[in-house]
Amino acid sequence: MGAVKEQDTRSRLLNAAMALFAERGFVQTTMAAISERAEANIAAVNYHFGDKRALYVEALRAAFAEANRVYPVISTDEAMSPEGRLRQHIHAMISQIFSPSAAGYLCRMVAKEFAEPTFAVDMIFSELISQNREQMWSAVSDILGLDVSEQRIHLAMVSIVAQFQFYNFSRLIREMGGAPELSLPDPDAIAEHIYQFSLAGLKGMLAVDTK
Amino acid sequence: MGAVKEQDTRSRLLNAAMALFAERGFVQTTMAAISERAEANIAAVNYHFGDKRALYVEALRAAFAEANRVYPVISTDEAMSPEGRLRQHIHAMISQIFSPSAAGYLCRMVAKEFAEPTFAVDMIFSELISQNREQMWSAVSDILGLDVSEQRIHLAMVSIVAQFQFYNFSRLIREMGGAPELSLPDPDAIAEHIYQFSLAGLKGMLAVDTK
DNA sequence: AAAAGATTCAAATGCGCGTTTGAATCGTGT
DNA sequence: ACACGATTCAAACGCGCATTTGAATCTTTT
Repeated sequence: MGAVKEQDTRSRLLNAAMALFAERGFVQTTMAAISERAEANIAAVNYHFGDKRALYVEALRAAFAEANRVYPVISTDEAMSPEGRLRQHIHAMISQIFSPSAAGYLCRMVAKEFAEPTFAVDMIFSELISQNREQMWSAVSDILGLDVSEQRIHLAMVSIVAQFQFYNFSRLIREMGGAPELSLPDPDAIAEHIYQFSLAGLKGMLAVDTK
Repeated sequence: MGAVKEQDTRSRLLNAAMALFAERGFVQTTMAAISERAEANIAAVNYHFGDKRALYVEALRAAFAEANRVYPVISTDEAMSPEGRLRQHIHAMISQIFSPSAAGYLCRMVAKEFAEPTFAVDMIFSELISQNREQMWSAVSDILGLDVSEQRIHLAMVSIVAQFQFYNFSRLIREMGGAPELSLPDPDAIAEHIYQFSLAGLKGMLAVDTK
């Protein structure tokens, strides 16, 4: 009997589901794999959660809670400069993305959703990561100032978000050595690079007249 | 009898497979859907290609050929400045990514492979997109100059590639209105923004002493 | 026109999946 | 000790999938 069995069946199922959904996505994860990892019977998921989809939604919520518990992206400091808030946001997201623990599960599930959206995609954007977007928008638009159109703020946001999300999207390729890459610096150094690169990019947008 | 039937069965299957693999990925695309779209019998794929995997490989190669025929990324102009080569590369990739025709199929298949790599991932990186990488590396390292370490060149490349690939990865979310976005500018304007943002980011890397 | 080969076709095969079922077992209050 | 609801379990069900089969139908060669 594995050391796993110190929680009740429902918790074990939820943990197993989080790990497997993060690793293989919704479609490719089988109920059999989940219940096996949780050392539970195949029918346990339906008994405790109803069906596979309901379990997936619960796993998403649990992964979101865990990620924001360990590496919170929501800044509480009102007085911080927009540059500081941007930097903090980038560091938190990179920490989540590179976390090997449960704090990284949400990012991996979201990456799967980008490639093959499921029924849960609306819930994810409206309920889970809309706050992130608002927070980032405020930092970027404060840096760019009032003279910049919303569309250009949006372009800038994409340019920044894209940089850390690329490390999220490319994790599987990286782990299998598909692209012959150099060894990466540690996550903090990556985050700091992204911050510096982005800040220079934003300043560059101000220098150009075409607003 | 549909207007599709002007090519032979093998070509019709290949076209249908490209479109469907690009739209739904390898696993979620069924042989039945392919043969139905090609107006062919369900057994035709096995007869003409052997099995589903072999068809997928052929579809990848055909999509690569089509993308590079319509929007070539491989620069032929030796005398062009590194900035010009970078700009041209970004514009070509954005054109491919936003192409609604067959020229955009490869990008979509690659996006799926990032999220859920198949058996074909090695072939894709070694055979198809390694040239892109080399070309981009040369442009970026020429801009950054000799004093910059390979690791920092790599970080810079990721920061640039990530920006246009994000539009690739986020296509499905965008098309379903999952994220409440403003309407995007046209592809050329997006590409130009990415180029300007990236150039400023690269210059910013040179200004900092921490090499 | 006949023979030989290439191609198409409807049906069947085998497998993996999510879900259901009904009995067995456990935990708890009386 | 008993009863009763909560939980676990092995087995089965129904469905969709990739692949195979063997006959039917075209196409080419002689």
